Amino acid sequence: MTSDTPGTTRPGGRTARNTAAVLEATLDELGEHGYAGLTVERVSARSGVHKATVYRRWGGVEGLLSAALEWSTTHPWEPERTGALHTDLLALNTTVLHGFTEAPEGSVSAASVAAAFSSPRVAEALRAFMTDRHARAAVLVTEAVARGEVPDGTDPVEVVRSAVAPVYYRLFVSREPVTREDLDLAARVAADAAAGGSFVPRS
Amino acid sequence: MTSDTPGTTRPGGRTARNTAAVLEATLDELGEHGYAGLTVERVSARSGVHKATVYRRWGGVEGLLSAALEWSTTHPWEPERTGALHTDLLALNTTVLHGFTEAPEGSVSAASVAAAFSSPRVAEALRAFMTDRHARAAVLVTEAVARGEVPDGTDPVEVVRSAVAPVYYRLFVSREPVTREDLDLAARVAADAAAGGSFVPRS
DNA sequence: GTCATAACGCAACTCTAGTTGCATTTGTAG
DNA sequence: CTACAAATGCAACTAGAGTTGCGTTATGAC
Repeated sequence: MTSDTPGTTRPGGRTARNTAAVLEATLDELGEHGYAGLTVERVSARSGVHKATVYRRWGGVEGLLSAALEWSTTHPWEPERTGALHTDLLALNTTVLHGFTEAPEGSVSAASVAAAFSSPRVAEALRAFMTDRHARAAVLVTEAVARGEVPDGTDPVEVVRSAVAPVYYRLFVSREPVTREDLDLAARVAADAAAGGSFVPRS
Repeated sequence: MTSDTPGTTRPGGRTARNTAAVLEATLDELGEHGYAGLTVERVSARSGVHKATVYRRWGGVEGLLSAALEWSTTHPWEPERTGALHTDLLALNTTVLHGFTEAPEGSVSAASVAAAFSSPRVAEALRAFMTDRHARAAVLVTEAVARGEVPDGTDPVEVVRSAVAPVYYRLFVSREPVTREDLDLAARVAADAAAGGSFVPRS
C-alpha cells in the first residue's frame, strides 16, 4: 500500500475558475431575483458550471449562500469616524441600512438572515459574520472611552448591539420603513446610555 | 341570465371543520418540525383534508402561515404589570423570548419572521401582528408617564421597540444566545433613556 | 513527457411540490 | 324536500429540484 498519499486536493486552474464563476453568479442572481429566486439551476446556467458540479461542491442553495457570506467576511471593512460617539453610531447605522438593503451585498446579507432560519450552516456563517462586524465596530466605542466620552469598563460590543438592533428590528421583524430619524434616535439612545454608564457590567 | 346572484360563499359546516383541522395541523407541524419542515402534503395528511383543497383555499405554505399568524393575532394578549417601567419591560422581554422560542406560538412567530423574507403576504401579516403587539405593550409606557416616571410627550411605541429590539437582534440576526442579563440590560437601557427624555420628539 | 486521479460534464433517473379536469358531496336558498 | 352551486375529493398529470453512474478532462507529481 502506497497509502501515505491518500489523495491531494487540487485548488488550481479550472477548479479555481469555477469557484469564482459560481460565486459571482450567485451574487448576481441574488441581486436580481433575491433569495426566493435563488436556485442552483439558474446559478449553474449563468456560471456555465454544470448543475451536478455545483451540487457536489456546494451541496445546494444553502452552501452557495454560506460561501458567498464567508467570502464577504474576508472583505476588509472599517467604520467611519466622525469625532463623536453619537455621530459615529449614526454613520454605522447608515452603513448597516445600506449594507442590508442595497444590492449586491444587501442581497447576500438579507438572504443570509432569511436562510439562517432553516439552515444551521448558514446560521453559523451568519454568526461568524456578525461577530466580525461587532469586533470591527467596537473600535468606535473603545475610542470614545479613550476620549473620555464614555466611562471605563464599558462593554463596547454591547453598545454596538444596542445601536444597530432597532434598525434590524424594523427591517426584518416589525417590517416598518426605516427613516434617517430612526437611525439617529437609535444611535443617540445608545450613545447616551453608554455615556451614562449603562453598559458597565455590574458587580 | 339570472346573474343577480353571482354566487354565495358558504362558511358553515364542513368548510369550517376543514379550516379548523388544517390550522390546527399547521400549528402542530410547525411545533414538531419547524418552518423548514412545514409542507402542504404533511398538513394535508395530518388534517385529513385533501392536498388539492389546501392548495385551493390557502395557496400553499405561505398562505397557511399567514392564516396561522392572523389567527394568533386575534388571541387577546396583555403585558404583565410589575409597578415600574424597568421591570415591566424586563417582563415584556421575557415574554418576547418565550413567545418566539417555545412551541407552539414560538414556532409560528419565528416561522413568520423567516417566511416574510420571501412572501409579501406573510410580511404584511407579520407587520400587522407586530403593530398590534406594539399597541398593546405601549400601555406600559403610558402608565409610566402617568406615574411620573417618564416625561410627558414620550413616544410609547418607540420605547417598546428600543426595549425589545436587542432580543430579536440576538435571536434572529447575530444568532447569539440570549441570557436573562441580556433581557435586563435591554430593558434597563430603554427605561433609563425614556426617563431621561430621549424618546420625546425634538422640535 | 507520462501518468494517476481529482474534478468535471453529461444524461438519465428519482422524488416531491404544485396543478388540473372531473365526479361527488354538502351547505343553503326557496 | 328539492334544486342549485360552492366546496371538496380524487387521480392523473406537469415541472423542477436534487441524485447517480460513467465517461472525459485537466491538474500536479514524477
